[in-house]
Amino acid sequence: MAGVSTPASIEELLDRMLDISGGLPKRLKQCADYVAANPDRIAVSTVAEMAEGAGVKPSAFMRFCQVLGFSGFSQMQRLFRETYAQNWPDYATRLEKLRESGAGSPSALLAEFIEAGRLSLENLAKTIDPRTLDAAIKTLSDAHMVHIIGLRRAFSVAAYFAYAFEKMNVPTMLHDTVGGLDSRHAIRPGDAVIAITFAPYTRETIELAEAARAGGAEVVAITDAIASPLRPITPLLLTVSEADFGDFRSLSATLSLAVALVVAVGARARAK
Amino acid sequence: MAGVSTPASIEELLDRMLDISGGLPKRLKQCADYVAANPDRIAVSTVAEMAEGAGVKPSAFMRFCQVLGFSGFSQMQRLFRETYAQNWPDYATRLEKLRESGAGSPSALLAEFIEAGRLSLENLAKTIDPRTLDAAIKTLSDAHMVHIIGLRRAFSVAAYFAYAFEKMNVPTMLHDTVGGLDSRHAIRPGDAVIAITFAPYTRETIELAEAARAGGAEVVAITDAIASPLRPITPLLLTVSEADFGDFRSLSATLSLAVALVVAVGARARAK
DNA sequence: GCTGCAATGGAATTTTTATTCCAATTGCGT
DNA sequence: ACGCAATTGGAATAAAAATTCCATTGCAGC
Repeated sequence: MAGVSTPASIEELLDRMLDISGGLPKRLKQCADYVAANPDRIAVSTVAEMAEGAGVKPSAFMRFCQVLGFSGFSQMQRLFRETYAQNWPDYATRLEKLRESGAGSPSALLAEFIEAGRLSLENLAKTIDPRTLDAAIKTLSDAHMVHIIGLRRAFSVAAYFAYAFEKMNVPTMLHDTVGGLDSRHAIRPGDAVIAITFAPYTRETIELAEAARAGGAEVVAITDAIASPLRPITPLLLTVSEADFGDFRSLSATLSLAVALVVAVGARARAK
Repeated sequence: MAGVSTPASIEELLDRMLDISGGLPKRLKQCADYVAANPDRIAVSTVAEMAEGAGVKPSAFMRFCQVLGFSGFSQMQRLFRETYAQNWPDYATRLEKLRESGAGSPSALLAEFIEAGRLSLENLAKTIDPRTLDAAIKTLSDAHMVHIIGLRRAFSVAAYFAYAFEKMNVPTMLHDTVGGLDSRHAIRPGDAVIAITFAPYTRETIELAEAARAGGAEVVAITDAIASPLRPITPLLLTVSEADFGDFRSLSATLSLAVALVVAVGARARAK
């Protein structure tokens, strides 16, 4: 039987489909067309569902998978599921290994962090919701002033926001804890707040966001998990999941999001 | 049993998770955390896989689904399969889609910055000189104290250094210009300075680096061009060229370099 | 119009996966 | 330390899904 090798990637699979789709019997052609049109369904459907979608019987769809070089539907589905699920490497394990091998060379370490950044960026592209992004930008550019709060790890993101907004002439205030001063009363109705925090969430950031909301200001949240404590506070929730490496998290995706926000807001504000 | 209604959307589900996650037994809490961190996996995994990911037995995960208001795992999975069906082509396709959403639209802008970040990371991997990196790490981990100076755009990198070194218990001082105070006399022989600046170079950063060098401290420079004004000051020159989009430059590569430096220095310092 | 071969549909079978149930264990209040 | 209730792990059961097999259908060449 399997004179043909099983495709190792979705691209390979599509190539093979193109190759053979000319000389395919009617039902199998239907399968090919349906798969080509709805590749995203494969990962989450059963053979029965795929077959029905293609207008054929399950056994026909089954044969189609085999013609493609798979042992059956399950094997083909596995390929799609693996591609679909973000495959973060298991960094806990990797870091462990790196430590074992004599702390590893710094270049190897750097390579890992570069990889982590790359994955985070890819993931951002896949998960960002354009509508929320649009809404956040509208809110920020309509605000009289943009307040920024982000502490600890998120402080560097907050600092970048402050720098970049400043450069785009958007009125901005960076909230920090220098001198133990409480600056939350500077937030007024009609203003907007960008609150940035990642697990373990910083209490001060959340409190400031809550206070701002209560005082009639809009809040745009940048956070990591869907279960972030900022979620109850605002619908404008931009989630960025960064690959972390041990205790250290990449900030690549977060900063890319930041700069995109700033430029979009700056452009809109200027147009008015 | 089902005193609670079954969630009709992922938002509803997450709300409920938030509600109850406080008073949840250990294993069910593990499930909640795992689901919150990898919501995308649910659609394409079996209970057994999810349970393993959460570090619990399948029956525990099962109970978790029921606590959430579902009849079982299958019903919960159906919710995720339906809503995630539209998302998720691969990275390249997705990025293309974001770009197509109209030149100047926020999504398109974000796509450009993501791409810029990726290019920067790739470039960093190719151009970094392992020997300079090694030498920089050695210098920093031998220092009594690490001073950090970076202003304007580089300030967010400096802030990140300060945060991360602090977390690794490396004695650190972040130099800023708050209050117009001059803190350069805090730098003593045997200390090291990380100076970060990009074109157009910030005068204060360069002056501080010069002063430090004159006073007998080592300087590690993070900068963008070979012709950087920091070059005459120190041989420990880590150059990072970031891709830019418009006037805005990514910081992805610089931050990846920063975290790699910190972890390597932290590991070495601890080993002593 | 018959023959033989490829294609098809449907039913039977096997495998995988979800779900339930119960016994063992843990942790808590007394 | 004891008993009780809640929690947990594991095995048994039920359900669903994949896969195979075979009888039937359609179709090309003779």
